[in-house]
Amino acid sequence: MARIRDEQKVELIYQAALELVLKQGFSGLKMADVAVHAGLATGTVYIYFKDKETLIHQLYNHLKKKCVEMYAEGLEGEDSFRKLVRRLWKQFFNFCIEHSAEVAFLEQYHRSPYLKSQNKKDSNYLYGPFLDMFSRGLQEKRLIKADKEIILALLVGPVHEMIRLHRDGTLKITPSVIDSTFEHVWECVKR
Amino acid sequence: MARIRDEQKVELIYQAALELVLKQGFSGLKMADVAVHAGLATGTVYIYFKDKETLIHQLYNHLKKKCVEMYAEGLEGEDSFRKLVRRLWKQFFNFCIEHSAEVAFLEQYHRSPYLKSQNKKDSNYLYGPFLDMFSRGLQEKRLIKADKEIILALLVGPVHEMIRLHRDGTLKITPSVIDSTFEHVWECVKR
DNA sequence: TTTTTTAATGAATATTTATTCATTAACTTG
DNA sequence: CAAGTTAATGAATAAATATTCATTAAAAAA
Repeated sequence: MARIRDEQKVELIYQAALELVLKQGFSGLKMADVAVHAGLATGTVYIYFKDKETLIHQLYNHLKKKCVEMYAEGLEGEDSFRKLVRRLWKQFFNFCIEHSAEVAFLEQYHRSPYLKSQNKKDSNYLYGPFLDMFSRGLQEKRLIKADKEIILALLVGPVHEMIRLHRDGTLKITPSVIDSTFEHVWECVKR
Repeated sequence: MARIRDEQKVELIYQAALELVLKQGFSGLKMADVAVHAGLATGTVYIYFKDKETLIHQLYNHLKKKCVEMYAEGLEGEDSFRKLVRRLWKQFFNFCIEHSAEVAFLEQYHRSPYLKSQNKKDSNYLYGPFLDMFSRGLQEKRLIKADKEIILALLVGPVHEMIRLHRDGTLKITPSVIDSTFEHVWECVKR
């Protein structure tokens, strides 16, 4: 059988595991399934990952690195604070739609017992760019007087909820829906 | 060993399963654990439930019944539409805090492959009271012109996000936090 | 090309977990 | 209270899944 480069194989395994965790959850993840989905033999997975638990932890760290700031790029040119928020929020929304598998995995991981060893605060790493932005907004008095976490909830809570409705087929998300929703969320966090 | 009434035992099993599903997910739920947590022998669980899958489905149906409109009681006396929304929203918020286990279970179930057989739209049953209320609000032009689902997302999205932050220990939720947050979410859905 | 090294394979084994069922304990009835 | 009935028990068995490893195939070195 043709050899493939190692990093590629690790990537195949990650991809397979990601898909399967979404369908079945962590405990429902079967190593044999991962192998089949990745186009490999069962034993091969064990060449790249010590065991199932390690695979899950490494996949988490992999996705964490991959996702952080993936949505937070290209914000330099924005002048007005409102436009900056709008830009970041829309990029986050689109990121969540395009990478819903990754987002769902991270959410599951944070709720699962796998996290307990690591730092609980870890669960906010994804929102770093938002929190940084809020610091500026609060200083410049462009945002309501409230904890950063509340502002975060007001901005991203609706995004997650809409994505859930989207997944169910209850709500169709289009660029214009995204635009008009931003106006609404901005209304409640702006000063 | 002392006999207990059947409904009580079923309730014990539900309680145990609920706790365990939260910790480990559906596939991670072990029948032996359920039994121990419920203070019963393994075999006893099988007297009340055909198998693990049945237990999970029945627990879902049980919680669905239990939760629906649990938070939507005592709304009759409210005169103004704003106060009605405020009342329902606050009751929902408190419900989510007090019954976070149930809410989390329902969310997990909806995302899991267990749902697929049943109707997908099922996932909105919890929000029935909100959607009904929105019908009135839209008719009376007290709400922004938007799909009910978007209004729902703007109202309950932040609640779920805040509860997540609360669980992490990142945000402390007090009655006054709830009150002031309502003012913010109302700001973005009111007309 | 031949030899050596490295990686992949998947059937076999170990482990975990679901489920059953012969036995025992608790209730019920006469 | 004795006989009969129903429920509970948990060790034994079945089924599912993780993990290993002797074998084979591919790549690298000689």
